[in-house]
Amino acid sequence: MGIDEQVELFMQGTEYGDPDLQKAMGLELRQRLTEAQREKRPLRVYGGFDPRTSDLHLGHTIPMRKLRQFQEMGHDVTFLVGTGTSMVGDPSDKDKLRSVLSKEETEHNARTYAEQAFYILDREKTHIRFNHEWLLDLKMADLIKLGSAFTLQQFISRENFKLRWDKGSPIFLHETFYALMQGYDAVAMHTDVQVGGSDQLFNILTAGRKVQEMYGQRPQVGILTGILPGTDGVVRMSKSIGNHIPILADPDDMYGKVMSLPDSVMLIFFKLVTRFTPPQIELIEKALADGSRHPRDIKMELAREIVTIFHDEAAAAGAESNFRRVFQEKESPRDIEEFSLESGQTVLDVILKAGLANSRSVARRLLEQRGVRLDGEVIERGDLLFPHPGILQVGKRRFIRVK
RNA sequence: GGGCGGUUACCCAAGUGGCCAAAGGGGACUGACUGUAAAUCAGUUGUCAGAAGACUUCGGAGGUUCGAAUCCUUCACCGCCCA
Repeated sequence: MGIDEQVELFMQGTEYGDPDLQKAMGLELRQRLTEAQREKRPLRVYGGFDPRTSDLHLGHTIPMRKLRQFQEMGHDVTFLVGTGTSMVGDPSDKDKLRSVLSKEETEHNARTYAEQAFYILDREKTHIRFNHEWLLDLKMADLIKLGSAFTLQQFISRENFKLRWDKGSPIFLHETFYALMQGYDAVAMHTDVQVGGSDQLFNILTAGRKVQEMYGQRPQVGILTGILPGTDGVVRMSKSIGNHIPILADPDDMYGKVMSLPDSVMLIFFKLVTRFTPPQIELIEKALADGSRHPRDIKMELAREIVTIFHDEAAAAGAESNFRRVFQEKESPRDIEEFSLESGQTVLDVILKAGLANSRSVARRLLEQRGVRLDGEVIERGDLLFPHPGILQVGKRRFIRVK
């Protein structure tokens, strides 16, 4: 792949909040790539990951996808686990102080995190490093040196600190270390390119570059990836909001969740989470714009791709045929959990016992709202004995085979 | 340490003695329409009961009252102001 195509690929889905900055980074990247090619050496690329959670969703995979693209192009990629930085906790995306994690939690998370990262990254080509290796051994003298590169004003004018400053909530001194530490990571690894979410703008571009310069290194190129919206299509994907798609979701669930995305965010998903190249995405974009392809079919292609990434093609095909069965042909899905009917059980009992509703009141409401079907026939009464074995459906997507 | 304000259901928020299982909004759920999209429309959203109704819930505990989310005491937490 030529340099221009590479630049286009690496810049796909990036978000700098400022077109000029984006252009500047694109140019710098181009220059680096050119030099690297001339010198026949790969670029040193890294992405840092905060091991605060071990339950990853699609949003976490965005920078990984970007790293994978660098790997594909033959560059040298390091997956950096923030074992040192997590002692502070990145204040970037929070409006309040983060709690400090215990060492055990951090280690456990780091392991499972890296394991899940290999759904995306090429295990053979990935270096894993832990930044406590160098960060926790820094001397006071180093800290003074690092600190002298920044002013307090720079920090308190940042949105997140400013908010807290204005509200009068505490900003602890050590929180300002975070950016310095991350900057020092770049120095420790002689980084050419750092990949991170667009919320890392300050850490990567302001702090990282400055610190590298201070240590006599050439400032890194920052690749800032866009933010992935959740299944509601509006708010950033997050487990606590509940609009996330876990990467460990089973194929049917993952496929279905992708299909429930609003059309308006399909292209963002193509750009940020799939393996599609910029020219391929352009074709899709065009087909969508001129109406030559049905948006639903494009979304199905997206869902198939995403399931393939985290499972495999067979699983994706299976999920797709199940999806067609259930939602297009209104049949019941192929693999349904079974429930053994016991004598004397009423419809209500079964719904409750099978876990299709949390309380009798809820079950009753579902009945009243005509949301309960047995073999496709609406059941109206819950107090009668369960009529006969068959497939019980509650709402649109909950099925159980009663026998 | 002093003064004031707050704590209501999944979330925000109204309610200041009975008409309060508690307005309104968001979210969620069900149905219609569809492409399990969006938009729209109708409905539901404490528990138990077929229904009438009963029971539990308004930060915790205790009290006043025929009757409390609402009044009093006390404890906890949060916010603002003063020192």
